[in-house]
Amino acid sequence: MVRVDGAGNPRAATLSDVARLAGVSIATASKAINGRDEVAPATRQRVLEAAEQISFTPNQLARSLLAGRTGTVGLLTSDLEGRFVIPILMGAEDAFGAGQVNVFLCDARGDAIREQHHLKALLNRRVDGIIVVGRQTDPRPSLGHDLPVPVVYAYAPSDDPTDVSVTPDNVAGGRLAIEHLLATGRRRIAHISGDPAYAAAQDRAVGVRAALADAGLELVGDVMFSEWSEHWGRDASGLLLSQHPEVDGIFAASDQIARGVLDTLRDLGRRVPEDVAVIGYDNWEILATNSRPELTSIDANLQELGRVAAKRVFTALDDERRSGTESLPVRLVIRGSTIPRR
Amino acid sequence: MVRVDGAGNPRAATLSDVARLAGVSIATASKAINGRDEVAPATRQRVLEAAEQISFTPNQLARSLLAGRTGTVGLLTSDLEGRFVIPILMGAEDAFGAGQVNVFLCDARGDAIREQHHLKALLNRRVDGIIVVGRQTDPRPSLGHDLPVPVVYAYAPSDDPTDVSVTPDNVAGGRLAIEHLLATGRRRIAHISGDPAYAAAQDRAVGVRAALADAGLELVGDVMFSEWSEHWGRDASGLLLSQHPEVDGIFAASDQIARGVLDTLRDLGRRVPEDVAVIGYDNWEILATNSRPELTSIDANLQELGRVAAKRVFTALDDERRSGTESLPVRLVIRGSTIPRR
DNA sequence: CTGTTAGCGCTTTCAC
DNA sequence: GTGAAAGCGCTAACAG
Repeated sequence: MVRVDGAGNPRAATLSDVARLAGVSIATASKAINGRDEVAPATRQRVLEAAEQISFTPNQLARSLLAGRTGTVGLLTSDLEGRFVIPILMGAEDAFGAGQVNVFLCDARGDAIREQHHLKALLNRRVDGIIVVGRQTDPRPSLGHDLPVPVVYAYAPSDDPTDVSVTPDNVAGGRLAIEHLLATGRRRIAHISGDPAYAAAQDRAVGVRAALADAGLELVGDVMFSEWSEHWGRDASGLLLSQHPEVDGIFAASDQIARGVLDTLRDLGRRVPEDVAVIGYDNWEILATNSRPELTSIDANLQELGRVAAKRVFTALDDERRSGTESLPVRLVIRGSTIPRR
Repeated sequence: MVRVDGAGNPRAATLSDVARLAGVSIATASKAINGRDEVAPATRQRVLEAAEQISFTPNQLARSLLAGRTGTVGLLTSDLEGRFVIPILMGAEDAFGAGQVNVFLCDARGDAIREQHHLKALLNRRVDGIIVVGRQTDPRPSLGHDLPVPVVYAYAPSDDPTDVSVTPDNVAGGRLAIEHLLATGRRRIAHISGDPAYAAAQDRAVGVRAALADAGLELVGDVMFSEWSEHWGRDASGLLLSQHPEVDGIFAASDQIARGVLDTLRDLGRRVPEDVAVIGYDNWEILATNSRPELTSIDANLQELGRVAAKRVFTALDDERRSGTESLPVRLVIRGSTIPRR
């Protein structure tokens, strides 16, 4: 039953409504509803029935005001169009335990002013912590240290090493990709990457060179940098194969690039994976599972990243030593572009 | 400057801190900060300086408790992996005016229990309204009418016609796609769709048939239903061309399907758009702008949908006649797959 | 076991 | 102009 105020608008039932209906004091009603054991069973029963009857829901605002904690967290992002923030958000929801914590999602749209604006709004609402999610793995400006709540930077680390940041380990990702190609018997490996201005591109290349060096091998040609697009993947692989027709493995630094590579290989009549193995990066399912053949890829474990970021929000203050950038492991997802299907 | 409580934890400054520092009463400090004009200029100045000095930020919880409104809205979705909720969220943020309203994003993951759980949490937090975002355009179960806040269903309408729902007009979308193919001179048009269990698939097919009938034409073959994937797009178009080699226009009911269609046409040596024009649906940029040629597509204007949903949240109660499902217009985005590039 | 009281931080009368 | 007091809805101490 919905109660109505003087103007006829629906008004949520309050604890005092419940108390009156049950014929007890507000305090007793509170105890009964919160399951404290200092209440007579019969009384509790009456209170709960009264609450049920008028659909009482405790006002979380009042509770938060009293408790000094709200059970809310702000997620401040510039990647709302992007695909990174979503798995991170899901991981964070998981870690907080559904229902215990709710997440305010704010999109700054890459605008520092808007970011400040949102930050202020979040602080006004007394969020218990803030997760800042960037759209690249390049370091981003810190929000500073004079904030009254813990801040954790996810995906894009803070440029201030005394902040707490979690980011995927791109060096390990590059290494992992190469090691997989080596494991499938490839020895003449090329690397087609994206925009060289991205830390992700540079870091993956570092991992690539390290893994090849460990195997006593060298990259076929130079790392090919340009942009994160299918177009570039097509063009780059065309160029690559004309210059180095002997190549038998290609590591593309994104699934988009890899899709372009697959297209060109197909056009040129190279069989994948028999003649050339191809591995992508990001494990973007929509791209990876629809290609011919399906695409092996490196997955950055973003949901896990979100989970860790959420945990750090609540442990950051306890454990100052945690500060700095934590690189989280990535994983290999093998599909048909590196291993023949049976 | 961050204040510290007894235990040494940072404590947010309160209005009474400001008042004490400025040497005025709490009431006066409140008025000064809120720009009421019943305060002497000199006093206001002093209060503002004091507030600045201790980084005072008004506790929105306390304000909300008093005002009875929180300036928050809940976005309840089952589409967090999906791509529909993001533009809708952005549109909603726009409509609410950045900073005025903050959005709680809750992902029910397709689980009714979890949805109830989140719903309850949102109500406890006294959100001013709720937007429910589904992942298909099929009607979904209503949350019911005994809720103390307005609810608007976006993308997936409610199955209860007395609820307020906004959804993209798929019939118009199907019609628009065909009309564009006709406008480019195509007369032998086929339609490759997705899972026939989806309202989206059926509605688009209705628009297709209507548009063709208006032109005195018939579809080439039947509507081909199966699933929303590139694989199906490849397979279906192979089949289509073997049975109806005369086809000169293909409307694919999703961009994924369209990508598959383009692949097969390329394999078979058909030129796009010269021999066959292809149009997709959803205008999913990552797919549409990276294909060869780039893909003409129907855009469901989801950001606008979000904007309208947000508006309805605040007008729904005023205007009961608004209830029912509102179909929002879609738009055509022309690229190289239907019109030759110059 | 139950009720009274005192706030959480803020806004809003209403005297002065 | 300014301040004292009441109260938003709730919880926690403390009496009874």
